[in-house]
Amino acid sequence: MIDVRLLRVDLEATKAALARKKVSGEEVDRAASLDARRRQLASQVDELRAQVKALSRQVGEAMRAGNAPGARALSEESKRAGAELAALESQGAALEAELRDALLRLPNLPAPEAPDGVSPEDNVVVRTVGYDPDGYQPHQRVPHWDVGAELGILDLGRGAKIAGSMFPLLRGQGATLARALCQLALDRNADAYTEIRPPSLVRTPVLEAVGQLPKFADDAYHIERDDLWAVPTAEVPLTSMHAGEILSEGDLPLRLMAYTPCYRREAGAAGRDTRGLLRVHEFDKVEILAVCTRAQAQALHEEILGRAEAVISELGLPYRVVEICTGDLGQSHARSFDIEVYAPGCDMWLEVSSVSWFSDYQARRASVRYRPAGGGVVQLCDTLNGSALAVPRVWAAIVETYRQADGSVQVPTCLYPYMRGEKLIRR
RNA sequence: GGAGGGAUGGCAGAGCGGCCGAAUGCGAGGCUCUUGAAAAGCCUUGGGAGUGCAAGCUCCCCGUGGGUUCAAAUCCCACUCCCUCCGCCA
Repeated sequence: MIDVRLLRVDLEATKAALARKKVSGEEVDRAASLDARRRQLASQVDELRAQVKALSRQVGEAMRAGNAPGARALSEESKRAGAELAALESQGAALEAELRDALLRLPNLPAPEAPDGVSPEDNVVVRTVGYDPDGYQPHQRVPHWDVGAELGILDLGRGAKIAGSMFPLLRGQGATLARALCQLALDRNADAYTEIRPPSLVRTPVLEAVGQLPKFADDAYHIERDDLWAVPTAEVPLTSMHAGEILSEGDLPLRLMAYTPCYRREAGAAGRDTRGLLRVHEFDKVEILAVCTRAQAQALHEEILGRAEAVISELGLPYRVVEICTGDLGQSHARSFDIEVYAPGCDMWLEVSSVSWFSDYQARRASVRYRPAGGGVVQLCDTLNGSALAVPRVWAAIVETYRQADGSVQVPTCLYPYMRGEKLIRR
């Protein structure tokens, strides 16, 4: 969430910044006025409480002095003040809750550098690497759902039988390929990132911390009986790993990575780009993440983007880097770059990674802070993350790109060790 | 799942319902002494909200949420987590 103080000190500027993300001025005003009312009430409550405390202290003193009637009188007075206090307090609590909810729903401020825009069409292609529109043979122009069915490595029908549509089932070398990709991504980042295997079911506050709740509850799977949520990405547990902690500046940046399954209901996306592996409810992903100071954030953003690109390059897939415009930026994002690989079979650019800087938006929600090395007040951390590798779409692009005239698929060299040395996927 | 025990500041660990945001020890920081270091001594050392130019003042936080009371770290209830034992089980 954003700093409430922005609503007091810099309301107009904040409105202007949020307007770039298509937030109405009224919504911001509403939060600002809730905040003003809350503070006004809080100072009344403080004052009353101070009075009750003072009276209580006097009751104790009177009793010790053996002045029972005096104590009784003071106690009566305090009781009256206490009743008044309770009433004000419950009003205050209600306001507080309302404000918190309003604040939780306000998105992060976009970075000034983020390009203006209202929809995905306004996103900016920063660079395109290795793409040659004329460099493809007809045998590469087969979509992965056909390639997968043909080779018996992707069985959408059986996946659907077990769990419903958009729950793919990989088989044989297809399953091995998926695992190989995770392995590769983990190994390529192990030089700097600590591998974590977090729980993939989490509590409500954990999902709230990343900005997923309360606004986007419909997109996540919820296990009612235990009140747990299935993570949509490893970002969720990793961001909350240090929730409520005060880290030492010397320990920053924290570099973490994790493989997890990811679960998404894709509630709003019915019917859009849902063929094959383009959009699925469950998939595997390796996420890399950093917790750092504001000063370190920019460099880490580039680092994570570079690492995500490196894995795609090593797989030999053409890709482009797209900077997300303000109107398309996610709730929690301040600035974000997508990596899209080119899939020749379906002739589409597929988003395979989103590398984002969250400024202190998530850290404030999760309360992840650090103590500056030179002393001084505790500061909020910044968080950043990106997919090192999201399996299904990369899997799709590989199967399409490396399909040969005879229908078999060549395994990219870097995956040999993870494919038990096999160089070819065939029937 | 059942039975017990526990949760207090960076850590360890006290805490009679009022004088407890909290003893004490360790750790950390500063200073004195010293050529330097060690030792010793002195001092400092949690987070948050509000208000104020500031000094300051007020309030909240002793796992979380409720309750009792004039007054709760202290009493009661619920929940969460940790530990021990039993059961079950990959």
